[in-house]
Amino acid sequence: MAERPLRADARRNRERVLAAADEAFADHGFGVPLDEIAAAAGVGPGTVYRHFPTKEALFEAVSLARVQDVVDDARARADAADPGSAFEGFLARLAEEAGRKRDLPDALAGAGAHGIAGAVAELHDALGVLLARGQAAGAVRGDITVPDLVALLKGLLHTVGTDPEPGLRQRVFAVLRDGLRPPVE
Amino acid sequence: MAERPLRADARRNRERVLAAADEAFADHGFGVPLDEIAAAAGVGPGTVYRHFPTKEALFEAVSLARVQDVVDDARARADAADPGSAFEGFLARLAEEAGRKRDLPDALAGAGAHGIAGAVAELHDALGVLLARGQAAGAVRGDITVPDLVALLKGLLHTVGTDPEPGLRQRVFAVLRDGLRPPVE
DNA sequence: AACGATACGGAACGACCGCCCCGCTTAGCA
DNA sequence: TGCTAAGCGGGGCGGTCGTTCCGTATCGTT
Repeated sequence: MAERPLRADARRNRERVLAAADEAFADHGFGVPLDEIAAAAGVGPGTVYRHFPTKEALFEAVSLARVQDVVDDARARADAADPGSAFEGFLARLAEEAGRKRDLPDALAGAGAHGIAGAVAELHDALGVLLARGQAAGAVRGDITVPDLVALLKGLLHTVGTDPEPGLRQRVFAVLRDGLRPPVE
Repeated sequence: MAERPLRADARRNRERVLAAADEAFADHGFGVPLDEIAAAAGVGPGTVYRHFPTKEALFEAVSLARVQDVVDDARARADAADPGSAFEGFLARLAEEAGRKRDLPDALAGAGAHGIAGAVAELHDALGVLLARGQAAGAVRGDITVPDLVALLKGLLHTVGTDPEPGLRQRVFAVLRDGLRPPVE
């Protein structure tokens, strides 16, 4: 399994494809035709398939970095002094990114199969500690599980990515944030 | 524009198609192939097109009733004694229906174009009074608009329709309900 | 019973899209 | 500078799905 180095042009094209895919997926979600990505990268569809066996593989390559970013952020906040604001800071960052990364919910949804599964599992773990610490500190309601949280995020990321109404994203995520706090009773 | 009455078999088939479409859309969302609906109705695709000019028109016919149901419910709760529980009762009912009507978010989303637009406008109106009364009574946070509410509902209906996890739907909607209450501050 | 209008079914068309193939180009090396 | 293998492009294949067309069956009426 000795990896021979890529030829210079191949390496360059691979990079271009990844960049074009990153932008196209972010703008339009998984639905973009692959030919469009190829055109944006200035290569033929055949070249895309030289580097990625399937459209999903390309999506995964992009999503992996995307999800990994979120995981890194979650981990970075994991041992903050105040678990409550760590958790809510994470939410706020996600809300902010929702506008630009329209494929994030798709990435989370495609977890069942293939290469991102690992990253999504990592995400679940990272979210798990963030959530558990928030709950232990009494800053997050106790009856929520990680799958619940992921479902909430998936759904809300999906809608706010669609709607251009000004301020809607902020308000929607404010509702989420407040709804995730312990109920007043 | 004199409407001549349909032939008996035509009328029967139209009914069957509508019933099959209702079930198919509810189960799988707008994505179901039209041929599948036709097969379920025991007719050929051509027959479907005799009654509905396009797949979207069929979807609209089904969605119209679906959305109208929600509108009726919202209106029925509009002049309840307690605006707060009227509002939350509406939410609860929607959460309950979310499992069975997988096409509801699609219906809400397709509002921009065509025949359901009117029904969706009615829904906005009905939601408007429900929301305004809840806010006036101090039972619902004041910084939320009808489009915000629709976005929240659309997103959450979408995810809870996908996930079979037990109890997830209830917890997700509990978060929504609590998040929509006025913040404690 | 027979006729004309109405409706039916499903084969077929065309658009779209993921994916493959193969003749040509180009990088890398001697 | 020439040779070889790596890489490229884009035409094309196959499958899916919405939609149309038309020969046939059926209804409703005379």
